[in-house]
Amino acid sequence: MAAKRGYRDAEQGRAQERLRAGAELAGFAKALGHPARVEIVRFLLARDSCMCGDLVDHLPLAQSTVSQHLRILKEAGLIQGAIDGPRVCYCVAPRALARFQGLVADLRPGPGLADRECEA
Amino acid sequence: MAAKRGYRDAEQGRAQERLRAGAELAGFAKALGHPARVEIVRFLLARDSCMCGDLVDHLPLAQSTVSQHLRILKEAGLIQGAIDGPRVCYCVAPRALARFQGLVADLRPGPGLADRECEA
DNA sequence: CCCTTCTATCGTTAATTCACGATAGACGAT
DNA sequence: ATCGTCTATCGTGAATTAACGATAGAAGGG
Repeated sequence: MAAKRGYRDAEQGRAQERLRAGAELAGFAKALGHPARVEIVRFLLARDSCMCGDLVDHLPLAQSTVSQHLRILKEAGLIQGAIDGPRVCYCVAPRALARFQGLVADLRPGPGLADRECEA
Repeated sequence: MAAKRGYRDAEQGRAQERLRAGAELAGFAKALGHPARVEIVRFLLARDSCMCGDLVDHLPLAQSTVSQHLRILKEAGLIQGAIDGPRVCYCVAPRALARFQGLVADLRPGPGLADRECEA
Protein backbone atom coordinates (compact mmCIF):
# COMPACT_ATOMS: atom_id res chain seq x y z
CA MET A 1 0.00 0.00 0.00
CA ALA A 2 2.67 2.45 1.08
CA ALA A 3 4.91 1.25 -1.76
CA LYS A 4 2.05 1.56 -4.21
CA ARG A 5 1.37 5.03 -2.98
CA GLY A 6 5.02 5.88 -3.40
CA TYR A 7 4.85 4.64 -6.96
CA ARG A 8 1.81 6.79 -7.59
CA ASP A 9 3.55 9.79 -6.14
CA ALA A 10 6.57 9.27 -8.36
CA GLU A 11 4.31 9.00 -11.38
CA GLN A 12 2.45 12.11 -10.31
CA GLY A 13 5.77 13.86 -9.91
CA ARG A 14 6.79 12.92 -13.42
CA ALA A 15 3.49 14.11 -14.87
CA GLN A 16 3.87 17.40 -13.03
CA GLU A 17 7.42 17.76 -14.27
CA ARG A 18 6.29 17.08 -17.78
CA LEU A 19 3.58 19.70 -17.55
CA ARG A 20 6.03 22.19 -16.13
CA ALA A 21 8.55 21.50 -18.87
CA GLY A 22 5.86 22.02 -21.49
CA ALA A 23 4.89 25.35 -20.01
CA GLU A 24 8.54 26.32 -19.75
CA LEU A 25 9.14 25.54 -23.38
CA ALA A 26 6.05 27.53 -24.38
CA GLY A 27 7.29 30.44 -22.30
CA PHE A 28 10.71 30.53 -23.93
CA ALA A 29 9.20 30.05 -27.37
CA LYS A 30 6.74 32.84 -26.86
CA ALA A 31 9.54 35.19 -25.87
CA LEU A 32 11.39 34.38 -29.08
CA GLY A 33 8.24 34.48 -31.19
CA HIS A 34 8.98 37.93 -32.60
CA PRO A 35 11.72 38.74 -35.13
CA ALA A 36 13.01 41.69 -33.16
CA ARG A 37 13.52 39.56 -30.09
CA VAL A 38 15.32 36.89 -32.06
CA GLU A 39 17.60 39.57 -33.44
CA ILE A 40 18.23 40.96 -29.96
CA VAL A 41 19.31 37.57 -28.67
CA ARG A 42 21.57 37.00 -31.65
CA PHE A 43 23.07 40.47 -31.28
CA LEU A 44 23.80 39.88 -27.62
CA LEU A 45 25.38 36.51 -28.42
CA ALA A 46 27.62 38.10 -31.03
CA ARG A 47 29.28 40.61 -28.76
CA ASP A 48 30.68 40.96 -25.36
CA SER A 49 27.67 42.78 -24.00
CA CYS A 50 25.64 45.73 -25.01
CA MET A 51 23.48 48.64 -24.09
CA CYS A 52 19.91 49.37 -24.96
CA GLY A 53 21.15 52.21 -27.13
CA ASP A 54 23.29 49.87 -29.22
CA LEU A 55 20.22 47.82 -29.97
CA VAL A 56 18.16 50.90 -30.75
CA ASP A 57 20.81 51.83 -33.34
CA HIS A 58 20.75 48.29 -34.74
CA LEU A 59 17.00 47.69 -34.96
CA PRO A 60 14.49 49.72 -36.93
CA LEU A 61 12.41 50.43 -33.84
CA ALA A 62 11.82 53.21 -31.36
CA GLN A 63 13.83 53.13 -28.14
CA SER A 64 10.71 52.54 -26.06
CA THR A 65 9.82 49.54 -28.20
CA VAL A 66 13.29 48.08 -27.86
CA SER A 67 13.06 48.55 -24.12
CA GLN A 68 9.80 46.65 -24.07
CA HIS A 69 11.23 43.79 -26.07
CA LEU A 70 14.16 43.66 -23.67
CA ARG A 71 11.74 43.49 -20.79
CA ILE A 72 9.94 40.52 -22.34
CA LEU A 73 13.20 38.64 -22.89
CA LYS A 74 14.29 39.45 -19.38
CA GLU A 75 11.03 38.24 -17.87
CA ALA A 76 11.36 35.02 -19.82
CA GLY A 77 14.79 34.64 -18.25
CA LEU A 78 16.66 34.56 -21.56
CA ILE A 79 18.64 37.71 -20.93
CA GLN A 80 19.87 39.63 -17.94
CA GLY A 81 20.90 43.19 -17.37
CA ALA A 82 23.48 44.88 -15.15
CA ILE A 83 23.15 48.53 -14.25
CA ASP A 84 26.12 50.55 -15.41
CA GLY A 85 25.74 54.17 -14.39
CA PRO A 86 22.78 55.66 -16.22
CA ARG A 87 22.86 52.70 -18.60
CA VAL A 88 22.03 49.03 -18.51
CA CYS A 89 24.32 46.43 -19.92
CA TYR A 90 22.54 43.36 -21.29
CA CYS A 91 23.71 39.86 -22.06
CA VAL A 92 22.18 36.47 -22.71
CA ALA A 93 21.59 34.18 -19.74
CA PRO A 94 23.60 31.12 -20.76
CA ARG A 95 21.84 28.61 -18.51
CA ALA A 96 18.37 29.62 -19.60
CA LEU A 97 19.39 29.46 -23.25
CA ALA A 98 20.86 26.01 -22.72
CA ARG A 99 17.68 24.94 -20.95
CA PHE A 100 15.60 26.14 -23.88
CA GLN A 101 17.86 24.34 -26.33
CA GLY A 102 17.55 21.16 -24.30
CA LEU A 103 13.76 21.37 -24.23
CA VAL A 104 13.65 21.87 -27.99
CA ALA A 105 16.08 19.02 -28.59
CA ASP A 106 13.83 16.80 -26.45
CA LEU A 107 11.05 17.12 -29.04
CA ARG A 108 11.68 13.74 -30.55
CA PRO A 109 9.52 10.89 -31.78
CA GLY A 110 8.65 8.19 -29.30
CA PRO A 111 10.21 4.71 -29.48
CA GLY A 112 9.79 3.01 -32.81
CA LEU A 113 8.32 6.11 -34.39
CA ALA A 114 11.36 7.65 -36.02
CA ASP A 115 10.85 9.34 -39.38
CA ARG A 116 7.20 8.49 -39.63
CA GLU A 117 5.28 10.84 -41.86
CA CYS A 118 1.60 10.75 -42.73
CA GLU A 119 0.65 10.85 -46.37
CA ALA A 120 -0.10 14.50 -47.02
CA MET B 1 34.94 46.00 -60.13
CA ALA B 2 32.99 43.02 -61.28
CA ALA B 3 34.78 40.90 -58.72
CA LYS B 4 34.08 43.48 -56.06
CA ARG B 5 30.45 43.52 -57.08
CA GLY B 6 30.32 39.74 -56.81
CA TYR B 7 31.74 39.97 -53.34
CA ARG B 8 29.10 42.51 -52.38
CA ASP B 9 26.40 40.27 -53.76
CA ALA B 10 27.65 37.32 -51.78
CA GLU B 11 27.68 39.42 -48.65
CA GLN B 12 24.21 40.70 -49.42
CA GLY B 13 23.07 37.12 -49.93
CA ARG B 14 24.44 36.14 -46.55
CA ALA B 15 22.74 39.04 -44.84
CA GLN B 16 19.47 38.14 -46.52
CA GLU B 17 19.85 34.54 -45.48
CA ARG B 18 20.54 35.58 -41.94
CA LEU B 19 17.45 37.78 -41.90
CA ARG B 20 15.37 34.97 -43.32
CA ALA B 21 16.67 32.49 -40.78
CA GLY B 22 15.82 34.90 -37.98
CA ALA B 23 12.28 35.34 -39.24
CA GLU B 24 12.00 31.59 -39.67
CA LEU B 25 13.08 30.96 -36.11
CA ALA B 26 10.61 33.57 -34.84
CA GLY B 27 7.85 31.94 -36.87
CA PHE B 28 8.47 28.49 -35.43
CA ALA B 29 8.86 29.89 -31.93
CA LYS B 30 5.65 31.83 -32.18
CA ALA B 31 3.79 28.69 -33.22
CA LEU B 32 5.11 26.87 -30.15
CA GLY B 33 4.54 29.86 -27.88
CA HIS B 34 1.37 28.44 -26.35
CA PRO B 35 1.18 25.48 -23.95
CA ALA B 36 -1.59 23.74 -25.87
CA ARG B 37 0.45 23.79 -29.05
CA VAL B 38 3.49 22.43 -27.29
CA GLU B 39 1.34 19.62 -25.94
CA ILE B 40 -0.09 18.93 -29.39
CA VAL B 41 3.37 18.54 -30.89
CA ARG B 42 4.49 16.27 -28.06
CA PHE B 43 1.33 14.19 -28.37
CA LEU B 44 1.85 13.77 -32.11
CA LEU B 45 5.49 12.80 -31.54
CA ALA B 46 4.47 10.16 -29.03
CA ARG B 47 2.17 8.22 -31.27
CA ASP B 48 1.88 6.91 -34.76
CA SER B 49 -0.52 9.62 -35.84
CA CYS B 50 -3.74 11.03 -34.58
CA MET B 51 -7.03 12.67 -35.28
CA CYS B 52 -8.33 16.00 -34.15
CA GLY B 53 -10.78 14.13 -31.93
CA ASP B 54 -7.98 12.35 -30.06
CA LEU B 55 -6.47 15.71 -29.22
CA VAL B 56 -9.82 17.15 -28.20
CA ASP B 57 -10.12 14.26 -25.73
CA HIS B 58 -6.58 14.87 -24.48
CA LEU B 59 -6.65 18.66 -24.05
CA PRO B 60 -8.99 20.68 -21.84
CA LEU B 61 -10.21 22.74 -24.79
CA ALA B 62 -13.19 22.94 -27.12
CA GLN B 63 -12.93 21.14 -30.45
CA SER B 64 -12.99 24.40 -32.38
CA THR B 65 -10.11 25.73 -30.30
CA VAL B 66 -8.09 22.59 -30.90
CA SER B 67 -8.77 22.91 -34.60
CA GLN B 68 -7.48 26.46 -34.57
CA HIS B 69 -4.32 25.48 -32.74
CA LEU B 70 -3.79 22.75 -35.33
CA ARG B 71 -4.20 25.33 -38.06
CA ILE B 72 -1.54 27.55 -36.51
CA LEU B 73 0.92 24.66 -36.25
CA LYS B 74 0.13 23.61 -39.79
CA GLU B 75 0.66 27.11 -41.16
CA ALA B 76 3.99 27.26 -39.36
CA GLY B 77 4.89 24.05 -41.12
CA LEU B 78 5.47 22.06 -37.95
CA ILE B 79 2.69 19.57 -38.57
CA GLN B 80 0.88 18.18 -41.56
CA GLY B 81 -2.48 16.56 -42.02
CA ALA B 82 -3.80 13.85 -44.31
CA ILE B 83 -7.49 13.57 -45.04
CA ASP B 84 -8.91 10.21 -43.98
CA GLY B 85 -12.59 10.04 -44.85
CA PRO B 86 -14.49 12.57 -42.77
CA ARG B 87 -11.43 12.88 -40.53
CA VAL B 88 -7.95 14.34 -40.71
CA CYS B 89 -4.92 12.46 -39.53
CA TYR B 90 -2.14 14.69 -38.19
CA CYS B 91 1.54 14.14 -37.63
CA VAL B 92 4.66 16.22 -37.05
CA ALA B 93 6.63 17.37 -40.08
CA PRO B 94 10.06 15.90 -39.31
CA ARG B 95 12.08 18.17 -41.57
CA ALA B 96 10.51 21.36 -40.23
CA LEU B 97 11.07 20.19 -36.66
CA ALA B 98 14.69 19.41 -37.44
CA ARG B 99 15.06 22.81 -39.07
CA PHE B 100 13.68 24.50 -35.98
CA GLN B 101 15.98 22.48 -33.76
CA GLY B 102 18.92 23.47 -35.90
CA LEU B 103 18.04 27.16 -35.75
CA VAL B 104 17.73 27.00 -31.97
CA ALA B 105 21.01 25.11 -31.65
CA ASP B 106 22.65 27.82 -33.75
CA LEU B 107 21.98 30.37 -31.01
CA ARG B 108 25.51 30.32 -29.70
CA PRO B 109 28.00 32.90 -28.50
CA GLY B 110 30.34 34.35 -31.07
CA PRO B 111 34.06 33.48 -31.14
CA GLY B 112 35.84 34.03 -27.87
CA LEU B 113 32.63 34.80 -26.06
CA ALA B 114 31.78 31.46 -24.55
CA ASP B 115 30.18 31.49 -21.11
CA ARG B 116 30.35 35.21 -20.68
CA GLU B 117 27.86 36.60 -18.25
CA CYS B 118 27.33 40.18 -17.17
CA GLU B 119 27.30 40.92 -13.50
CA ALA B 120 23.63 40.97 -12.63
C1' DC C 1 22.49 74.07 -9.29
C1' DC C 2 21.66 73.01 -14.58
C1' DC C 3 22.33 70.15 -18.50
C1' DT C 4 22.97 65.86 -20.96
C1' DT C 5 22.68 61.02 -21.55
C1' DC C 6 20.20 56.89 -20.93
C1' DT C 7 16.47 53.86 -20.13
C1' DA C 8 12.08 52.20 -18.14
C1' DT C 9 7.40 53.24 -17.85
C1' DC C 10 3.01 55.19 -19.10
C1' DG C 11 -0.80 55.95 -22.10
C1' DT C 12 -2.76 55.34 -26.56
C1' DT C 13 -4.15 52.93 -30.68
C1' DA C 14 -4.76 49.25 -33.78
C1' DA C 15 -4.01 44.60 -34.60
C1' DT C 16 -3.72 39.99 -33.07
C1' DT C 17 -4.61 36.10 -30.07
C1' DC C 18 -7.37 32.86 -27.58
C1' DA C 19 -11.37 30.97 -25.89
C1' DC C 20 -16.12 29.53 -26.99
C1' DG C 21 -20.63 28.05 -29.38
C1' DA C 22 -22.90 27.52 -33.72
C1' DT C 23 -22.83 25.72 -38.06
C1' DA C 24 -21.52 24.23 -42.79
C1' DG C 25 -19.60 20.73 -45.43
C1' DA C 26 -17.35 16.19 -46.21
C1' DC C 27 -17.78 11.41 -45.64
C1' DG C 28 -19.73 6.91 -44.56
C1' DA C 29 -23.54 3.85 -43.09
C1' DT C 30 -28.25 2.52 -43.49
C1' DA D 1 -32.82 10.01 -49.03
C1' DT D 2 -31.63 10.54 -43.70
C1' DC D 3 -28.58 10.27 -39.92
C1' DG D 4 -24.32 10.30 -37.47
C1' DT D 5 -19.49 11.36 -37.14
C1' DC D 6 -15.85 14.54 -37.81
C1' DT D 7 -13.58 18.80 -38.55
C1' DA D 8 -12.84 23.53 -40.36
C1' DT D 9 -14.72 27.96 -40.29
C1' DC D 10 -17.31 31.84 -38.69
C1' DG D 11 -18.57 35.29 -35.42
C1' DT D 12 -18.13 37.11 -30.88
C1' DG D 13 -15.94 39.06 -26.85
C1' DA D 14 -12.16 39.68 -23.82
C1' DA D 15 -7.38 39.78 -23.28
C1' DT D 16 -2.89 40.47 -25.07
C1' DT D 17 0.60 42.28 -28.19
C1' DA D 18 3.35 45.63 -30.70
C1' DA D 19 4.14 50.05 -32.26
C1' DC D 20 4.76 54.94 -30.98
C1' DG D 21 5.60 59.56 -28.40
C1' DA D 22 5.98 61.69 -23.97
C1' DT D 23 8.03 61.73 -19.74
C1' DA D 24 9.99 60.52 -15.17
C1' DG D 25 13.92 59.14 -12.85
C1' DA D 26 18.83 57.68 -12.42
C1' DA D 27 23.48 58.92 -13.16
C1' DG D 28 27.32 61.77 -14.45
C1' DG D 29 29.67 66.17 -15.75
C1' DG D 30 30.53 71.11 -15.42
